[in-house]
Amino acid sequence: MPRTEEANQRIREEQRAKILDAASKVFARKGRAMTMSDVAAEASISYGLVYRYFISKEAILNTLAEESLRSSAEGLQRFREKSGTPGERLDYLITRLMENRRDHPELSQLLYQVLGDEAAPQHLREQASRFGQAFQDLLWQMIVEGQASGDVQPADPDQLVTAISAMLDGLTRLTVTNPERFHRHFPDAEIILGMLKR
Amino acid sequence: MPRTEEANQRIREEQRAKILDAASKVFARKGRAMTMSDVAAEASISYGLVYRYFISKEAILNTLAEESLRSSAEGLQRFREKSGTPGERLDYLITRLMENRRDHPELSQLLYQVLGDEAAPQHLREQASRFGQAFQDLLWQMIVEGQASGDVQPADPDQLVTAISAMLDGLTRLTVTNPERFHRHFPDAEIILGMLKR
Amino acid sequence: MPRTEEANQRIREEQRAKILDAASKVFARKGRAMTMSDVAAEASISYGLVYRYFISKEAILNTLAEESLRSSAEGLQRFREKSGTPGERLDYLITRLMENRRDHPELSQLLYQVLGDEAAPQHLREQASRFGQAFQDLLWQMIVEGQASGDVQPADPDQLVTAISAMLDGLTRLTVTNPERFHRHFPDAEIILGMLKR
Amino acid sequence: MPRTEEANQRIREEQRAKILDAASKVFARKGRAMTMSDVAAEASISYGLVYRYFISKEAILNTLAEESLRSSAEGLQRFREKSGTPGERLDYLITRLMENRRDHPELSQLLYQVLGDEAAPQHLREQASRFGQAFQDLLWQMIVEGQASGDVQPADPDQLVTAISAMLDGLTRLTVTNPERFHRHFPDAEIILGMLKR
DNA sequence: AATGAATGAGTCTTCATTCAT
DNA sequence: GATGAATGAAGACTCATTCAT
Repeated sequence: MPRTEEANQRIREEQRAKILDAASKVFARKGRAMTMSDVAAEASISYGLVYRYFISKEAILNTLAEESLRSSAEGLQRFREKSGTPGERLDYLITRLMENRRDHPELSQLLYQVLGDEAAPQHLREQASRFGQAFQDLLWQMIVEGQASGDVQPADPDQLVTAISAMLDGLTRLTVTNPERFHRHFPDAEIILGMLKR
Repeated sequence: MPRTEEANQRIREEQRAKILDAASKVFARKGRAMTMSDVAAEASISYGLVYRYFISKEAILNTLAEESLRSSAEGLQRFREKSGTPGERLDYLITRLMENRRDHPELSQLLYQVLGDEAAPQHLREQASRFGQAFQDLLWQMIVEGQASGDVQPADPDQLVTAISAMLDGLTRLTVTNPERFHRHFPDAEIILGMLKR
Repeated sequence: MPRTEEANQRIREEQRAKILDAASKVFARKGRAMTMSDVAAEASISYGLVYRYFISKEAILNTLAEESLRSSAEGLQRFREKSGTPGERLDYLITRLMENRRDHPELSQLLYQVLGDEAAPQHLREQASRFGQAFQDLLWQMIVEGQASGDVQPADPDQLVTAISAMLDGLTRLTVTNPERFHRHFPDAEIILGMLKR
Repeated sequence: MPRTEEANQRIREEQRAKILDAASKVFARKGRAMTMSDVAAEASISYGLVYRYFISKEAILNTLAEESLRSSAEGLQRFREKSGTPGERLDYLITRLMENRRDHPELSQLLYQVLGDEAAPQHLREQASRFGQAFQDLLWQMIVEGQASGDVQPADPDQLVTAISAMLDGLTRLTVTNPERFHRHFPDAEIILGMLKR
């Protein structure tokens, strides 16, 4: 007797998730040197099966990157809906981002890698570029408002944006480079905010 | 009639430098996906010639990484010999590092990549790890001294070290990810120092 | 539905054997100039598949050499267990060796080639050297005993050993050089024995 | 002032001989794995100079093979002119060949290698084949005459020819495989003749 | 849906050969 | 005549992808 349609459906979803999960782990470890064998082994499924769920290696990485982008974009959206003084809102933004980095470093990492790769698909690069721009615009706006209200020190807002973006990026990479330090001495949001506040 | 020995010597040095230069450019662009063809093309020489100067692709990357490490270690050494108050010395250290990152981003980048790669040669990873430790120890010491003298805010020194290291790393990556922003809005040392100072 | 485990097992064994067989044929023809393409073509399989069964070209040659060595060593062992007068035992030894050379010339040939190669793996060279020594020791002992019993002519036993070893080697090479003569005029054991007997 | 014509001529001849000598040595050591660098280094001349004297690597090997063939053919010719009983002439032939093998093993070796190589130039293979045939014909004739006169044992002459040819070949290979034994226990012509005589 | 054997294009590396000096 | 830098074709090996079962 064949499986019911729903059972099949459920299996498909579980397998798909398992593959994505495995891929993000392997990728965090090996970067672009990740092979499809690695993924299959990590997901404890057969070699060829991966191709029933994803058309190519690129497709897996793209899916992960998209997921990362989507969740980041959602975060940004949620933030836009938040209210408060510039100082409070910056607090909230930085805190959330730091948490995010701490809890899902692979996805952020993957995003950086895919984008740092000339061969990444155009639509991803554009999407990421748009998201990065949106994030930096928002941050910029917060900072300018904060400077107006006196919450933020009067330095060049563009440079402040660069510095904070760079730090977030750098913290992500620490996962791979030095997980020990990453976990034991992860900086409080207060410290990043110290750069902004007067 | 054969070339003079000096002529050959000069050619060899020029070509070697040309290859290293080409490799660091390509590597910054493509990371581990760099091929020997890429290098040869970038250096405008033939495929096989690269192998008269470097025994393997690994050898090129190692040479670049070693160069980067050596110059960083020298910088650290020069710094140790500087005198001044903790605040002045931190100023100097951060300023130098920022300049370094701005002027030779590929080398720093390469170093990060090589180290993020499980397959990198052991001696390099160890050397780099030692250097990273030395840098962080030095920074930590500066911060603690600065806190004693009141120049630095009284946050957890380890976290401050993490934050600053991460930012330097992040700024390096910006070269590749977003050279536009990197050059137009590179943060003044003042901004990074804002995170430390009270 | 996947193949059964046994089916896979069988396929793997057959393919492996097919590759070894192909390799020994190609090697006999081309020596070290054998390419992996040659092997794949001779085995009627794709280029890459060879590497699912053997890690490298060296691995194939080593496997063949080991096989050859093992079967030779077994032959020697079987001989040791034989009884009879020195004359009878020499008869048996030479006859067996000649048959062996006639029936599996590629393997013997391969062994000689691998050993004549400076780059052959150490363990093989040692094993082969040990085997060669064992064979020559045995032959030497037979000859000395035969001389004592009057079955063998009273020449220098070491030289007799050299002569017989050389002839066996030479007959092996004839397979390649001149298979026609090899098959039509292969010498009876009597003829080799004529060199020993008085 | 330019060199005289004769001086140039002499230099050319010396260099050419030096290269051939070097090549035969390297080839004996490395077989087909011999590189042009090896040859140049062994001859203590520059890399490119080899090509002023020989158009290609093949050309060097062919020259050596031809030389070997020519000197062997000459030996055969000298032998044809010798007179004596069948037994005496066989004695002479075998003795000469053994001496030849002992004194110039590289050339014989090279010949075997070149011929055992499918890719060897046609004219060489034919020439060698013709020479081999001539040698075997001569040997065959000696043996048949010797059998008529009672000097040689009444075995199949073709098989006797095979056995003797194989041994000469095998002795040549011993140079490479086991030079120690080759020099210490090289068989006297008497021993080979023992195979023929009754 | 699942398995793993099979394929072949792409990359590193070597080396015979050419060429500028 | 001599040198060694430069070229590129050929071969080993890897791995994404396909396919028979």
